[in-house]
Amino acid sequence: MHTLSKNQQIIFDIIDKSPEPMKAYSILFNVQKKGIKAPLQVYRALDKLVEIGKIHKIESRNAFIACQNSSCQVSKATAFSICESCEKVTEINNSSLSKYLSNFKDKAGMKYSKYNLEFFGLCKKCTTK
Amino acid sequence: MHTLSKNQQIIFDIIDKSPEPMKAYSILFNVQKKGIKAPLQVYRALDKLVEIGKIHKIESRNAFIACQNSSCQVSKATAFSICESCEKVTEINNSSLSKYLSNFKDKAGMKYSKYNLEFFGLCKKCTTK
DNA sequence: ATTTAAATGTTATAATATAACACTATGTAA
DNA sequence: TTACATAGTGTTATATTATAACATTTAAAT
Repeated sequence: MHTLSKNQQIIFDIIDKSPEPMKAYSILFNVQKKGIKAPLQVYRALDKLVEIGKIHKIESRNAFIACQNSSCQVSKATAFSICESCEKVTEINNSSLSKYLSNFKDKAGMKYSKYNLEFFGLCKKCTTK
Repeated sequence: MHTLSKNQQIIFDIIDKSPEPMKAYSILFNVQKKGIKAPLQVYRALDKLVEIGKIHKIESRNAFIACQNSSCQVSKATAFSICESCEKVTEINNSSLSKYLSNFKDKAGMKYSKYNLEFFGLCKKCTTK
């Protein structure tokens, strides 16, 4: 198991507490009182946290959320649902989906070591509005 | 069917001819001799081309490729394979995959109108190196 | 012909991300 | 416990990606 460094812990905590994905400069703004002053300090921690699977990047939003899947040590198979109205993002944890995708082979026989899937739609709340 | 405007056509052509995904500022550099001078002119064309499905954005790379699926008018179900060594990107056109994903419902019953999937691995060439 | 929507041109600026370099802390193995 | 390697930090500067705002032009649809 990984012990987080000081900056990594600070930045993980703020992402973990956030109800929505956080952007790098919003994180920066929020941790300046803790002595983290420069973008690079944030990006370095983000890179590491992504690498070890504690957080994931929502690519379509350039934003980061804490991993919701406690058993997920390394980030190599991720799926998210994104509401295009309220921007709520949820990590999808569905074994049928992950099995299907992990075993997927394309026609060229290429086997994949990693994937990221982002679904878009309207969440329940936004559908009934 | 859509008729592309002058800028849209110029920018689509250069992406379509490219063997690899193109980044916005690389596109800009390449079309400056055609009179397109500003980033915004490029981004506006890109937005429209994505909207009508002529090109797709590779989110993890901030780059754009022409749609390889001639029947695809609107961009709402996309899947790509990305080689992490040579950065070759291929659009995946697999009806089993697209059926599976188009019908996927999460536990909350949310039905999705759109998805984007990016697989990462090593292409055949890079595997044998 | 007139109106409306879409596209263009332009300047400025916002937002996202990395390069380079000097230094510090931590873990590991002799 | 010292030395060595690896990972993390701090800092300044800069690169890359993307949008705001506004004036004008073109195309399409009555």
